Amino acid sequence: MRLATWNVNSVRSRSARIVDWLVRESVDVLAMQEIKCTDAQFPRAAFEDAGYEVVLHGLNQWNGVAIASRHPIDDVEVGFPGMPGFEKGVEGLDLPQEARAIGATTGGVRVWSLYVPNGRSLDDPHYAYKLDWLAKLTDATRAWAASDLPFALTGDFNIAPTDGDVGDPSLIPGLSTHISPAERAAFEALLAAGLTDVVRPLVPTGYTYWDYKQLRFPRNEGLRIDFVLGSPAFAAAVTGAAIHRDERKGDAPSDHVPVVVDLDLHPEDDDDRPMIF
DNA sequence: ATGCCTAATACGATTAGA
Repeated sequence: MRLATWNVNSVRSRSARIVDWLVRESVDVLAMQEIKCTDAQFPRAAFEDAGYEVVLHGLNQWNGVAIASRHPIDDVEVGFPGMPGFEKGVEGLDLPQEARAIGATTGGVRVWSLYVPNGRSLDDPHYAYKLDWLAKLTDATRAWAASDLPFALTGDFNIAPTDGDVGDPSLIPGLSTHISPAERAAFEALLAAGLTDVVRPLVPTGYTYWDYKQLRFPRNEGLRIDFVLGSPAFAAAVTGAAIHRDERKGDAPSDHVPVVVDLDLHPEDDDDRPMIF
């Protein structure tokens, strides 16, 4: 089973590129972020014609998350319990939730497609929202950890957890989001809820995002901010991982590239195969 | 070329991105 996450930065502007990649790479399950469209606007036919079922949550031109799968999709959940909302210029509780989280069960795993708030700047209300969103996600993850079904939080976490994940010189320590101690602590707290980054051990270096501006990709000045965080059962099934850097090349790429994980969810079946000598 | 930013919307200037 091959699972991937990809911030596609508008599914409508590059649906052909996404579906071509899915088919070429034999991806079973793709979690997408920043689809930037509503359900009615989603290019469903392009995915279905290639054999993928799609579930999504998109409210408007901002954010939006989806899961496409070659396997049946069940138990779809929009938003996680306790997920905070946000409205620019408005403070208080019970603000409208944004389209940043969708969970589903497919292909033998429980997968979440997450688009963590950007934060904008350290003194912006969006930054406090980001930290609160991550804290509530951590609370929800602790509750999910009791489940036997392998599960993974995948997506654009908008945090570069280590200095080695930062190649973009425009990010200044002490002044920039994505690298602040509070964001990194929030990411570590999420892992401490019972998850591990299943890609990093197999792909120790490399970025998943390069800004469109200022030749960031040709200069390889990127960020590693897209992750697959797996439960113990999920992590135990991982047999391979890759960051598809080449998807940043060519015509009209997303500014993020896919992060891919290969899983063997039923290793005991291997013992049942006829032995041929 | 991996090349100096891109996408959606109120179709032009604004908002957002990280």
